[in-house]
Amino acid sequence: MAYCWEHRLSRSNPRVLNTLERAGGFASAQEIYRLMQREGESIGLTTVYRSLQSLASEKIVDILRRDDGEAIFRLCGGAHHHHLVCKGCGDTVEIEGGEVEKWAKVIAEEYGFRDVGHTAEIFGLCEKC
Amino acid sequence: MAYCWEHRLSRSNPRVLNTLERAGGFASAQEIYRLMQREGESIGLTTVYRSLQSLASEKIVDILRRDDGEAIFRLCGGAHHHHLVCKGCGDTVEIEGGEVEKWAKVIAEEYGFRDVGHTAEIFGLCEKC
DNA sequence: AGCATAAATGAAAATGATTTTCATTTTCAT
DNA sequence: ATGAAAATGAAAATCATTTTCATTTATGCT
Ligand SMILES: [Zn+2]
Ligand SMILES: [Zn+2]
Ligand SMILES: [Zn+2]
Ligand SMILES: [Zn+2]
Repeated sequence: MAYCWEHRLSRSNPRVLNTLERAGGFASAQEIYRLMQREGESIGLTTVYRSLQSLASEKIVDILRRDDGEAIFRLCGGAHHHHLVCKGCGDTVEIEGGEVEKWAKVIAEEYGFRDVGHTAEIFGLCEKC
Repeated sequence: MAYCWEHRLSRSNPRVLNTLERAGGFASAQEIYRLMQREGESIGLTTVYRSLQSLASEKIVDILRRDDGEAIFRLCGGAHHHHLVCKGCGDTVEIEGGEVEKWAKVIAEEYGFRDVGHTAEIFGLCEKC
């Protein structure tokens, strides 16, 4: 019987995934790479990129984009949340989506969209700034 | 009396804006540049980028991202609105923020933020894709 | 008109993320 | 142990975007 090459697990995927978890479930490829380097893990940047692609195609992580276009990878299944960011000092608060969740769902349905996701962020100046 | 340097209109902004319109109101900086070149307009790529930045800061165009991270600029109406974007074909629908507007305001207040703005986008696959 | 100043422009270089190449190593059924 | 197929990673290639910097252009003033 033929061996199923497709489903062999890579050695790096779990390590990359684990690092992404420790990073708070939200990081760019470069950040994950630097983090692993700092902690003495031996891995190449190329492999980090490939692992993340692979994890994304398996729907284990989501791909979002920073404002500057850099890809950030988010662990799926982790609690979905949004951010309140200070334009001055960069301080970030994780917040609940609340009515945003419903809003996105209803609108998407209304227009017949499927496989739907959303982003929502609030930005302003915090009390200190 | 001092002349107001700030409000002098640039010579290229209108040309870039016009090209974006002719391109269907949806194009990347590189595409706009190539289009202008092809039509014999004399302009530098740098200036195209700068004009688009300027138009974006004046809220005349929106900045979205292709899946590969490339920035695409989209002509938009004056009123504040959000977008429902198809990941497949790029089709975009302008939508109302609805409860998002309240949500952003309430949360920002709750955390003492001022000078507040927000972004919210829904993405998925349209019926055709 | 002629000068001074500040903004606009664009070519070329720099940046930085992501992808591609390719030679080497690892995995694992037989 | 063998060999096919996948995984790895260093270095090079890509490619959008930004930065630099020297030049040009647009005004205001005299
Ligand atoms: Zn702050
Ligand atoms: Zn949400
Ligand atoms: Zn579509
Ligand atoms: Zn809104």
